[in-house]
Amino acid sequence: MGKCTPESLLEGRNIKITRQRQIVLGAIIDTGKPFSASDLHESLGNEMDLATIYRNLEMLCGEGIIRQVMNEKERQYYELACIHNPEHPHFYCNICGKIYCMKQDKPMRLKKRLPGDFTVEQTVLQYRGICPDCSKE
Amino acid sequence: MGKCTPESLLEGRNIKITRQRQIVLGAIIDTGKPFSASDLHESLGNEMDLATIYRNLEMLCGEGIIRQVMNEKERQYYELACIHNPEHPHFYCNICGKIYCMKQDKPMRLKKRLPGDFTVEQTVLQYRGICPDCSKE
DNA sequence: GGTCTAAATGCAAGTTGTTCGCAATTAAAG
DNA sequence: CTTTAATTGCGAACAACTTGCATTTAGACC
Ligand SMILES: [Mn+2]
Ligand SMILES: [Mn+2]
Ligand SMILES: [Zn+2]
Ligand SMILES: [Zn+2]
Repeated sequence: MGKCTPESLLEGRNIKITRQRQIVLGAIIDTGKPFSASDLHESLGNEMDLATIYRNLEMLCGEGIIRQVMNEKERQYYELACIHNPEHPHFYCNICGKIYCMKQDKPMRLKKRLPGDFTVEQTVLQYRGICPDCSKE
Repeated sequence: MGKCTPESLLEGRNIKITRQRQIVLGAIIDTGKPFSASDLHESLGNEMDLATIYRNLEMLCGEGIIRQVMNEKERQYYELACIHNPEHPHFYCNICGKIYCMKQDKPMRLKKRLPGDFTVEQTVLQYRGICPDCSKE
């Protein structure tokens, strides 16, 4: 919620500040949009090991610094947790696959939430939680 | 929208009615719930080739007989198109991973859409369509 | 600054869900 | 009954991750 530098996001957490963590977090902060592991990998010139990127993404999720963005099949997307509230809608482009964060979670006209020129073709709504079968342990 | 037998779903479509298609469609009709390729494979005793199942699922999607159900990572789920309207919410159990179809797409209290004993922990909303970058070809 | 150690990294190999190439089989048209 | 294009089964290939392990390194302690 604070300044958003790699160091500020990691401080006070008992996590080693390695060179690759600074680079990965720097890239995440720079993009500002939902990203995948391979987006990161490419944006860093394909130099860092993918396993290192995956391990750091997992760690950052565990710390609540980033969160997973729901995406049908394909690859997993993530977003920086401090820039949006936990449950907001996303716009997914059926052509280029880019994912856009949308404002507002409360009932409101779609047009007001999406700047013009977005054409909505499908809406996906999914609730996640615990089903009756699993409630009775 | 009609009776829902393997033959009725395939008729008038210029598609060969093979033994495995009848078996696959039969199983899909029987389950009535969202299913994955491996759900089908197992429910058929692991006898049919998985590639055949995948190829038929792809064909059935193309024909609009089944449709993909959004699911975060893991495997792809599908549902029979004729039993629900195209855009309805789903409930995903965080423990067993089962996916439940929910009634209603219109604003309405969650409690009325989910029979009791479902605990909602997260809500995912995703719009899919064409973004501004892709609108200008 | 130098030493030490647990944690992190890079590399290679493994896993999982899905797709593809190809020869053998089969639905269904004639 | 023929014929043939579509479909199937099988194995190999793929893509996105994940894991094991030897090497490196951050940073705690001197
Ligand atoms: Mn977002
Ligand atoms: Mn459904
Ligand atoms: Zn686009
Ligand atoms: Zn459950």
